[in-house]
Amino acid sequence: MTERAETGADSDPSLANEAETRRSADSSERAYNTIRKLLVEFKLKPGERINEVQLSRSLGVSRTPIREALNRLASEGFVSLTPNRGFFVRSLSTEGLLDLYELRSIIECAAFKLMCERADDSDLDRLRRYWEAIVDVYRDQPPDIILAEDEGFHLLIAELSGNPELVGQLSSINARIRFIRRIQIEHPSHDKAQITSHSAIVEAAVKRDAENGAKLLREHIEMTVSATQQALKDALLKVFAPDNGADLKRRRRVRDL
Amino acid sequence: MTERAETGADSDPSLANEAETRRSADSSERAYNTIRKLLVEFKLKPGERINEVQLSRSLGVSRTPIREALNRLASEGFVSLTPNRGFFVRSLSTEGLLDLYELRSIIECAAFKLMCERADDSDLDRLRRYWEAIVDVYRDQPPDIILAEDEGFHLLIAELSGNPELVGQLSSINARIRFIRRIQIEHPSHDKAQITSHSAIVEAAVKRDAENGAKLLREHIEMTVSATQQALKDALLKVFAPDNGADLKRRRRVRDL
DNA sequence: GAACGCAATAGTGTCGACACTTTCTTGACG
DNA sequence: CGTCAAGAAAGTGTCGACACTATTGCGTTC
Repeated sequence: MTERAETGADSDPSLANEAETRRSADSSERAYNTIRKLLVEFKLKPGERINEVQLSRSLGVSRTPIREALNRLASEGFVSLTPNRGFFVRSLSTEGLLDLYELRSIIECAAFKLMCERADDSDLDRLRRYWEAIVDVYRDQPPDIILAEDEGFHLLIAELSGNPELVGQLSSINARIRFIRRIQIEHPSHDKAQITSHSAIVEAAVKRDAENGAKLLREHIEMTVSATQQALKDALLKVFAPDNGADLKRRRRVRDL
Repeated sequence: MTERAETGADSDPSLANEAETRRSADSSERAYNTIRKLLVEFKLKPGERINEVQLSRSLGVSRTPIREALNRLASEGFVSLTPNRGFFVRSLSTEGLLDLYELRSIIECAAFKLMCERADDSDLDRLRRYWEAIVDVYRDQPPDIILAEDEGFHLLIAELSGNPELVGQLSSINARIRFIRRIQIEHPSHDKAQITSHSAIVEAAVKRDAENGAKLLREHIEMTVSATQQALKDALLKVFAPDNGADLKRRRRVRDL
């Protein structure tokens, strides 16, 4: 979990994270970003074993920063580590996905309620303005932008809860489901329901209607889950299809997704 | 976040964590446990800069496993990393403590509700039996045992929610506030209110009274916060007292706690 | 032809070394 | 007497190498 001193080069939507910790754009940090990108974009496939030497070669750095990055990613749940066998891309099962979304729902609803209690009017107005500033062009943006703006909206609610731990948790969750959300946004099933949801949530916020707002949020999140599940299936098919009948090992990996 | 292949040697209460990831008792893992222990026991003082070379010497390993451990601890919020300056013990302010307890309350209440919905009767009975098995001797145990049993109780609720993410989150939170809780347990203000709380929570659980149980939990957690704050102040005083007037640097550190 | 074991290979875990950055010390200067 | 600067010391970030473990491939035996 790290705030990035943006390099400008790789432009996936940044996320404000775990306050005090800062890193510069050194090898370790670059490795972290690059590997996470590979994971998010399915370049490293779920269940796959990660070869440190290979990675270090392709990134042009030694194994040390690679391992540091992988350790961080392990702490954040992207990969898992088996002693003497190495790091593996963690396969996010449909079940695991539901668990993550459930957690997200819990955090966000709580954040919303706290925001209603604690935020002053100018804060709530900030939320309203944030949304109004992007709502008009929201649908026409490229996926990455939509995603960043959507995450920004939800993160702002977390910030206005006044509890930085909630922001950190939500950031971490966002990072882990980002690749799924990205897929979902590009999927035909993605429609503008999200937009009306957000508008309703903002409305509840300015009225400080905690209960209703939390309910809307919960529904908003639950709504995306089923759509996302379908999108996920399609995406996995797409990822594993090209070299499908090739070997049995790969087949086996598909199964445990 | 890691499940430990218990070495038996250092016996602080283990915590079941982030499922898939496993580590053996290699240097890196030992370093992680040892350093976390140092942090938890205030041997490494808040705000202090961590000297990797010194640590590596005292643990008898090279800096590599030390750095891996510190990176993990950074992801978990124990320490922070400033580029080219190193790792620092993260100072847990009173405010930060409240935030963490608030998060814990959110997670636990949600877990309780989910447990009421999803757990079958034998699960709930397991919770009841867990508590009944320890309630009689609860108060007479040494602090570490009390702490472990208490964490176990709350973790079991999280497990019975059926969402492993909640277990992971709670484990992580527990780890971060453990040293505080330990202090609180040893503090004179610690009384048996906890025991009656737990009993009432179990009662609500077997009745599947989600609302009431969540309320009890919330109160249970809030109750400990104020007591803990006092205990924290005393502890910090104790920690920084010995070499208090020594230099100004250290004084400055006390201030930002 | 299949199962087993052994050798060869690939890969992780840890180490010591070195380059570069930050911090401390010392001494000159105003 | 305090301020600043240059050099020395300490410390981090990264590297390549090596030891040890897991995996793969091959040959042997039944």
